[in-house]
Amino acid sequence: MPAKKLKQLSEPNTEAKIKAAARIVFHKKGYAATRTRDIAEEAKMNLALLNYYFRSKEKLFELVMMETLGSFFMAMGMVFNDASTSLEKKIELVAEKYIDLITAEPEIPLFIMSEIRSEGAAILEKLPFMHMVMQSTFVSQYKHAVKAGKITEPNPLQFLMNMLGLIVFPFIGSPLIKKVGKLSDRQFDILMKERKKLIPVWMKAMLKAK
Amino acid sequence: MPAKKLKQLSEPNTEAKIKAAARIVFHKKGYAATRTRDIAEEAKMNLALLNYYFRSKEKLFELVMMETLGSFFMAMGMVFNDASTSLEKKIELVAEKYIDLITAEPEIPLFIMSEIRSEGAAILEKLPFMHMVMQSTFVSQYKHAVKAGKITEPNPLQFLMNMLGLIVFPFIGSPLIKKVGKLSDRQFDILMKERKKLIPVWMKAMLKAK
DNA sequence: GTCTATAACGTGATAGAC
DNA sequence: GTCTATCACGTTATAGAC
Repeated sequence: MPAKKLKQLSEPNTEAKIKAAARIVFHKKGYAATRTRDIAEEAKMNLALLNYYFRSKEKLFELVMMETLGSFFMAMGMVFNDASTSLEKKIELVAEKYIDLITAEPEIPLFIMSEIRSEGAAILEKLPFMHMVMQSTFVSQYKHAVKAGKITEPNPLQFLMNMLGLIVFPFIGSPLIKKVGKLSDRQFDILMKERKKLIPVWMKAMLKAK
Repeated sequence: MPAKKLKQLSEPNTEAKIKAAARIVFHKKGYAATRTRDIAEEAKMNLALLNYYFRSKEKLFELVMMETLGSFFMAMGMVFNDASTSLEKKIELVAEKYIDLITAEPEIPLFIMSEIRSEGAAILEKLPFMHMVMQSTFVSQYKHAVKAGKITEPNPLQFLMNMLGLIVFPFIGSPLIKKVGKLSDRQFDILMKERKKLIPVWMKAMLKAK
């Protein structure tokens, strides 16, 4: 039924509209600060429909949370486990991919970190990616390079923190950065775009630092 | 009256106890998720005393928020505006000072970022430090080094984001890092301690990267 | 200053008409 | 499926006794 499919694309059904609205509001305000009324308003829907489709605020939140976590870490998992790319290429790919991803939805990193703090790290158990990072081809490539003397810092965790810090922190601290640098949203995005090329350069310099 | 002062030091008065408890709970859970009952319980005080001393949850929060922001950014302001230290020395001092500061109260960075998101960046207006970063001796030293060809990246904001990312992000993402690396709290702290020496090395390598 | 009791309000959720 | 009206509950804040 192509007619029905077309209709879904142009006019999402009620359930999808509410979920999309919930995603926006939860990402922006976090679980505790969002009111179910905020979500209904954002979706331009009646409040009762939220419970009709999703039973409760909590159930709706868990759904959004899992989708957000899944898409966010899946992207990294794909890059990290690709045996056909070099370590240096992986750095480029992660920087490029994540800065694009987060620029599209800048609230995601702070949302994830805040909610993990509130709910406890137990949610992370459900993500297959978490358990396999240290067994990824990325880490074995890293260790190999350490043995070959191409990298000074032996601990891949330090490397991981550095890369994520360089990529993710500017978004988490964006209000601060914008204020200090007197940047418009657009100017900020330009800086981030520049970082897509700069971060790999910086990371490679760090690898050989001593 | 040394007797009275001694008593204050060993047994803080009710007001101070409540404020200290509020600091702990607000830092851990954020404004929206903390209940005034949580604070009273943490302080082992009657709930009504909170309103007696601080009028409202919001007033108490603003007090905590301002103290936290003030102490956090003041430390950076001191280092950044010291004309007697070199750029490289400033990097060392900031890394050392902030990793110690945040290790003592690891919730602070995420607390600050989360609450700025909720309340809007307007709070930052009240902080003198925010307005003068770009006029600090740190930035003029940076620009000077760029002109002298010692630094490849001309924008001090990129440098600032990098330094803060390397220092602050691991704490914001600590549940993630601990999970991925299967680290205990103690092991995590050791990694952070290592970073006090490593970050200046990495930053210096980045400065010359191209 | 500190307590108990309670008021006033906001929020999540549901019943029941349409 | 969608709406209005309303309930049930938790939370902030205060009144008033001690």
